[in-house]
Amino acid sequence: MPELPEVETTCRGVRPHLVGRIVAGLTVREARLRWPVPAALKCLEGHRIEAVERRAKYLLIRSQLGTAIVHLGMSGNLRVSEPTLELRKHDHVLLDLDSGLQLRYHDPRRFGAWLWTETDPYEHSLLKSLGPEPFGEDFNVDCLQQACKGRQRSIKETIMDAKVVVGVGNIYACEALFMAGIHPGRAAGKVSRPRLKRLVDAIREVLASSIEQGGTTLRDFLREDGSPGYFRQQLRVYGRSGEVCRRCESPVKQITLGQRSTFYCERCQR
DNA sequence: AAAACTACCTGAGTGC
DNA sequence: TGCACTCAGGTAGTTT
Repeated sequence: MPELPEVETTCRGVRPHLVGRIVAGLTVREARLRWPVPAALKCLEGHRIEAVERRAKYLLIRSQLGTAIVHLGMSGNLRVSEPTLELRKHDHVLLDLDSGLQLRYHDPRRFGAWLWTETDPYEHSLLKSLGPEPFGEDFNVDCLQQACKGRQRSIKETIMDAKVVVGVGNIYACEALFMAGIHPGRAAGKVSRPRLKRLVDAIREVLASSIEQGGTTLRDFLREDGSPGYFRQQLRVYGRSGEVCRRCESPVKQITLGQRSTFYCERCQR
């Protein structure tokens, strides 16, 4: 489910409920996530949440003692609810806040993660070798060209590589390549610099406008209050194989790249 | 070094 | 209705 816009939407949604609050209780109902949820996560209990931030698709819930590192995997979401509301089957982690509200982590496929660190989370092995944020100055045509230079692998797989740029998953990779007019299967090393520049701009534009719409809800993703994201109706190619391209009216094609479904317009994208 | 592939897991949808 | 099957938004880790 969640690519960067969904994680950012979640981050902005839960932050006002969390920052300044004391964690009154922490319950792990199912510890078998991508990695076993560490018992030390309990250390968050009794501490005040000082900040909630996003790095790549990770959420960082910071306290003075340490930081919970949260990943939503493929099917995870965070909701803020009244604790009296009935728990659902896949509500795996619960955070009781001194406001009386409860943060619930729901993740049917359990590809997500809850980890704990008492040192700088940016130095954690999962975070420290990540590439630049798409909205940061250090993601630009120079670094993208460097990552593409001499590479045979497709441009789509390249922009989905978190060492190149973080946060671009399958949906937005397809969308950004359509906006930039680049065929997803083209070898990264064979995309000209001006077109890479267009791609940098397209990645920023598609992510930003999805964040404005509250992300894309395909099946699982819901915001912290349970409402869906509305970007789905603006998808240009993703999930539209057989339907007509909104720009040129030729049919949208579907292929497989790196074992992922890939959608594109063969007329608009070269 | 880079590319290709595997593994983790549940649920929705499809075809018979 | 039920069964077997395919597919799904991520990504660390292993193999080629």
